[in-house]
Amino acid sequence: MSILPKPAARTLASDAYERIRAEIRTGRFRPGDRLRFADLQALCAMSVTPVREALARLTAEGFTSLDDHRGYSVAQLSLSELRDITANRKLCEGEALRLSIERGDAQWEAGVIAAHHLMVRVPQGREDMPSAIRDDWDARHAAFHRALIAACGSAILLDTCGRLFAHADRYRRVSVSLLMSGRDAEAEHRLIMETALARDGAAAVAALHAHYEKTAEALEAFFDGQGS
Amino acid sequence: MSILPKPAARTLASDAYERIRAEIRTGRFRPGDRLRFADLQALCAMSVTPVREALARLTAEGFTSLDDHRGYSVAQLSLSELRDITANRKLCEGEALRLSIERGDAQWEAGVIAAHHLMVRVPQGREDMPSAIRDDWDARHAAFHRALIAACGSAILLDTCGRLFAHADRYRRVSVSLLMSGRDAEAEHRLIMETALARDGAAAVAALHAHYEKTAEALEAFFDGQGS
DNA sequence: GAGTCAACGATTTTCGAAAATCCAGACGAT
DNA sequence: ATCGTCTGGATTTTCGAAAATCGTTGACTC
Repeated sequence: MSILPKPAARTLASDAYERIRAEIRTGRFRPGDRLRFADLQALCAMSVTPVREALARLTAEGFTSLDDHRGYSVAQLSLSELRDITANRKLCEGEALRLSIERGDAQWEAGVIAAHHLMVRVPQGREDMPSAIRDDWDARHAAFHRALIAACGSAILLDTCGRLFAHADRYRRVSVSLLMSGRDAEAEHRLIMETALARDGAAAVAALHAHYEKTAEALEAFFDGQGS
Repeated sequence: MSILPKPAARTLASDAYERIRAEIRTGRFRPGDRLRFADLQALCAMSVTPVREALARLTAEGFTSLDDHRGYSVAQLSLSELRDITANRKLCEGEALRLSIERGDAQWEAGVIAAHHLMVRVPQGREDMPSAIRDDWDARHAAFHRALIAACGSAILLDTCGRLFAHADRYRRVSVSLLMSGRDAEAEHRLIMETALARDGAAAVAALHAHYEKTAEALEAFFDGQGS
């Protein structure tokens, strides 16, 4: 049984949204690439209208950008934006985790433990693995981080965190193997979980911050090497 | 032909976006109202395609909501969401203000003073005033709050704050006069500005938090009276 | 040779109608 | 009387082509 519950896109527009978003996430559409309607229509096998709606949504979320009458293109990645995202994640997810620890009940604890278990049962994705495996781990990784902050009680904060996570995800994707080499991501995740379940807010937030900092540092090194 | 004072609206879609957004802001479209394409086409004098794109953007920003095949409607207002927005504003704008105070230069100081001056030169909007006057004060009020955090150095944080401000704005609109009666908003604004310019981060953030709390309290009282 | 401008090609943006979908009410069966 | 099915009308969603716009090429002038 698959983790992906097949959300069954109810309209072509949402189908196109998920499809194009996936192409950007996986790097098939590269940062800066122009997105021509003709190509996207061919890819999604539909007319221009739903494609346009999908691009409008993607742009509102920052995955693509729009110049009037010059069309859409994939949003650029930059070192400065990576730093910006990291700082905002520390602020928002840190606060959300603190609130979750303060307000979470046994149900929340169970959710965190379950999500962590599902994540560690699957090997961490590497670049040489089939993308389906990598996608699977990514989905479980995202679910774990979501479970941590699920009890914060603020729908808006959860939305903000989700947005930031999705953007950070794009950066993480550019080099999975480099990112995780020489690190013990499992230990970092376990430390976050254990301090959270122990209701030690300060320690949990500190662990979360350290986790993000290490991720950002690895990516910065990669970016420097690339010269982009 | 000379260029009219309307440099914006480079496409019909963005024109529709601003128009519908304004109708929601001013309360002409009420929370929960269904937004039929036929009506919006008549209002904006254009076809369905740009209207659809406008609604897609508005939905991504939370002003409208979409049920597949059941159309768009104006997002509801609720006491719990108001509390949620207030909490998030305290978190995000508080941090942005702290960063601005830390990093802002003389240019930032000048911007704050200028925006404050422009705001106090115009009388606070009341319900019996023509809406053009109210809109004017609202715009200057928004500009003042933006100027305060302009030097925070984080584009993403500024975006988040702008989103939150726009939502809070909808709540403030439901009762301008009640909101400001018995309060001294001018004094609150001045205190924020003075502590910020004095580079007293803690005091400025505290003043900002108090400002938001008072706004939220006044609105809560209004909501209770309405029973909604 | 450099600069200006007009027409062209490529692409986005918009239109109006057709297709798909949902809601409400009527009808019949249990 | 209640439940479930079916149809009519209203509304969204999608299509394919037309209109508008931008960047570029090439000719033409200075």
